[in-house]
Amino acid sequence: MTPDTRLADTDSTRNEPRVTGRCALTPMPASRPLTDLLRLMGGEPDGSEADHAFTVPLWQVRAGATLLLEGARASHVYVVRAGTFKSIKTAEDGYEQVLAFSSPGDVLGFEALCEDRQHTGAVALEDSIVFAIASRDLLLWRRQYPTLDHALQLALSRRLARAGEMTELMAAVSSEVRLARFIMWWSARMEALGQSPRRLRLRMSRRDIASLLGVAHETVSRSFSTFVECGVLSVANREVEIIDLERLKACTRNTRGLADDMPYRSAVGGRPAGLRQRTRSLEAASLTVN
Amino acid sequence: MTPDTRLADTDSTRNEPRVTGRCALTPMPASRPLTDLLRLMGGEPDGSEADHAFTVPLWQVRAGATLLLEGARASHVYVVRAGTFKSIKTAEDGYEQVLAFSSPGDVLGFEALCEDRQHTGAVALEDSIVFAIASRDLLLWRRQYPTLDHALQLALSRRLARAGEMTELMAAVSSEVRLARFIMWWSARMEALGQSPRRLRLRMSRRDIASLLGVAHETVSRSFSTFVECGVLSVANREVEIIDLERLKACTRNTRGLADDMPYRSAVGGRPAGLRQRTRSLEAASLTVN
DNA sequence: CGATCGTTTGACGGTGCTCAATCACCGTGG
DNA sequence: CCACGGTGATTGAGCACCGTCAAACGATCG
Repeated sequence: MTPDTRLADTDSTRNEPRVTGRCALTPMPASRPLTDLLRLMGGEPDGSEADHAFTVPLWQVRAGATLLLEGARASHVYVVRAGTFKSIKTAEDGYEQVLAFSSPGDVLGFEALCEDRQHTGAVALEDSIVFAIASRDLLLWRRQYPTLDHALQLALSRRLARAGEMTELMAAVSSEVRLARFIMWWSARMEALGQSPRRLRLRMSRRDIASLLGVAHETVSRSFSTFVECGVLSVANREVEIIDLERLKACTRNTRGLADDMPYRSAVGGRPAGLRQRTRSLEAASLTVN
Repeated sequence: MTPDTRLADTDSTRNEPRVTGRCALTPMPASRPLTDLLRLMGGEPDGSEADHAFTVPLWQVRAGATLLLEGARASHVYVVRAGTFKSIKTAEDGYEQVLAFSSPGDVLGFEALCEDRQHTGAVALEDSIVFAIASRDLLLWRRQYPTLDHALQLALSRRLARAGEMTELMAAVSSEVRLARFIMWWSARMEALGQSPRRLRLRMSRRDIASLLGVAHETVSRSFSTFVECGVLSVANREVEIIDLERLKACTRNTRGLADDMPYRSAVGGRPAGLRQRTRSLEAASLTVN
């Protein structure tokens, strides 16, 4: 989907829903009180009267639609209310690099403020809903509603922390470790949203995951298979279930392919995470079984 | 310097408990008017009287000293005034993962606000100076000095944009491409600071670069050597000069195996990049020359 | 001047990228 | 209902990039 996302032609579409590429629908069906937005962002309700009276517009974004168009002006800042997005950057040769995935509570479009240009795009991976805040209103609203200001500060802080996590994800050298970290990362995020941390429903394609992790998509597929064979994961298309959390966690820790079996001696903390085995040995085990 | 920051690195050193912040010196010699801070962050001076009267404390951080200690409370938010920092995250096994490098104008410590815990550390790579803003004063100051508020919004927006650039850096599959992108990234940053974009003085070790890029430090060294042999770079320890900017840029574009073309003599203008060629084109070229 | 750390280079083996083929799953239209 | 592309996911084979181990060399500092 959305193989169309081409570089924008500098159009600075106003409030109107922009029709980028295919089915880019971004109408605005309704609004919700500020309180809802605050709760979504993790801010305390505060119960201020104004927060109930003031409403923020909602936009609906269909699966595959472009919320942030690369090259466009920074017209709005969004907060995801429901759904999932991928942030992308399209190279000159058309290659679409995935930079991040966003879930409810995440802020989108804020990085465009500094130069009034969307240097990264955002595409909905499923039907989604976002709060829309016009950039030119942002400073004013923040000043007028301290609760919003505080919530936004928190959200941005979280976003920066997440960026660090992304870097950590990609820093692993072994592709299996990268995937393991990604699964754990997504699991933690789902749990934070009140969903099951063990039964995951991946919203993105293998190719998107591969792009984010900086590996070939075939490798992602192979790594999934390896985890399945080892009894760590159960995978059915985009439905993933974590079977052996400890082993998955252990795999996460390996920074590079190594970090071998160290439990034998001088293990630092207490219990060395059960039967620790190196990434390779996992695969090796499954192979030597025959 | 920085003998304290032990790199577990390749060996599975069952490290000793990290001795973070040994010579962590952070005295506070002086203060500077808010105007200075605003200018540093890219905000417009505005010329407000209050901005001149109000002063922000400065801290000095010696090379190798820890500004942000992992696990500590979020006591302050800092803005780099001079010097360079690396942001790190130490794994349980002691491996020190580099997450980012920071230069003057960058905000440090903001990501700790969301949970009142420094999940990432920061170490000075050279003698540095930072503005220090107590976390508990942040909201108040922002409200009291709108220019600061706006400048901070800009700075955070920039920081998020930079995070995306980091991800882009690491997403390349070829280690040479990663290094090329890193050089270009650092060059752009130096230029933004008013320094030469061609003659670079790297503040960090090969190990730190390798950690950030997710490759072995030997590979970084080898890639540097390759670039030197190809006449793209001139390297003397940590002094790097960009000799052939176009070739370096061309190398930067290669996302993964696909899409690139940089015959070392073919015209270099913005090309439609239709030809595809292997990632190793550069090295291959240099090798087949003989 | 010696110790320590950072950097470089070599050799070797393995992981993962590339190129393909196959299968599963759709929505479409015959 | 089934044939028909189209997309995504999986798996295989081959090879070369790069991680690992090792050993010099160079730089810095006490």
